[in-house]
Amino acid sequence: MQNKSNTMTIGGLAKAADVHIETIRYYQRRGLLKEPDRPLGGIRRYGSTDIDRLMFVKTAKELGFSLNEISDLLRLEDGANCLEASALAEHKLEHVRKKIVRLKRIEKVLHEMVGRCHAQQGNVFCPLIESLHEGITKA
Amino acid sequence: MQNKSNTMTIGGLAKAADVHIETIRYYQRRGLLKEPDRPLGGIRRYGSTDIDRLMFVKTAKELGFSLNEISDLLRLEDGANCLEASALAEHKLEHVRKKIVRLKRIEKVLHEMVGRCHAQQGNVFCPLIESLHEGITKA
DNA sequence: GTTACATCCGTAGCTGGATACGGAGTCAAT
DNA sequence: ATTGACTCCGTATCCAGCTACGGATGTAAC
Repeated sequence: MQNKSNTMTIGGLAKAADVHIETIRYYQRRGLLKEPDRPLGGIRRYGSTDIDRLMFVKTAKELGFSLNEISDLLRLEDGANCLEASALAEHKLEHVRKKIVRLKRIEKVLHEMVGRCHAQQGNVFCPLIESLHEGITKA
Repeated sequence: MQNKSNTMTIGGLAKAADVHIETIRYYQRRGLLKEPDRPLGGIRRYGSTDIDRLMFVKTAKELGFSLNEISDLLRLEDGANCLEASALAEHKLEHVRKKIVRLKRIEKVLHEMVGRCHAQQGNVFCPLIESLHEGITKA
């Protein structure tokens, strides 16, 4: 069931993904990462798929997903029921698209700000908030 | 200095932006929102620019920015020094662009998942994690 | 001018997410 | 077979970001 090249210990995994060891244990407790069974009271070994999964959690978190939402996303990845997964995926997809739209709006304004500041001196009115506000009311 | 049509009380502002009153007070304490001076020990009034600003905080938070980062963004908006602002804006811009790239990757995979689930029955391998992994290592 | 309700403000408490701690067990190298 | 570094696991603590509480004050309606 598992890649035979599970060679790392938890410390190596932590280093590979650049997270704290205790964070890995915490994610395991939350069910975000599954802990490989340990050979006769021995020490657990991890492989590259574990790095991927861990990195995914890390990244998604930075994108503003809660651990519960990430858990949802991971359940999709894990197969589960295809119909259920599809519904969930559509829901998350919408969620993600909204985020992209709003980020793009911020991007645009930041870009303009940089441009204007480079172009001229003195204080310029930088409508960061208004721009986002449009986004909110229209979306 | 302020729009004369500051007509709302804090409760109205809270309702308008759909946040908890205490959250507004908290943001004021953190310096994210400025509290209008209150007329001779009276009650503060808020206007539409306050709603905008508050909505901005709310939205940015959902996009994964910390309150400190949001504070940075708001200082940009507030004018400050143009050169300093420009540097900060460029930095944030890069940050935002990375987020967009990663979200788009998630979007793509979710989209594919939905499509595949609609197209066929049974469990399909849905490479959500791998796709994001590429993104991380290449970005 | 009293009732009903909101604001104000300081402080305490809560939740999610992560870290720290410490004693017992494991393992590899010498 | 002992040392040194690491793992395991349960529990405790920490931090950000709120949310609740409560008593004093303000205010609009009757």
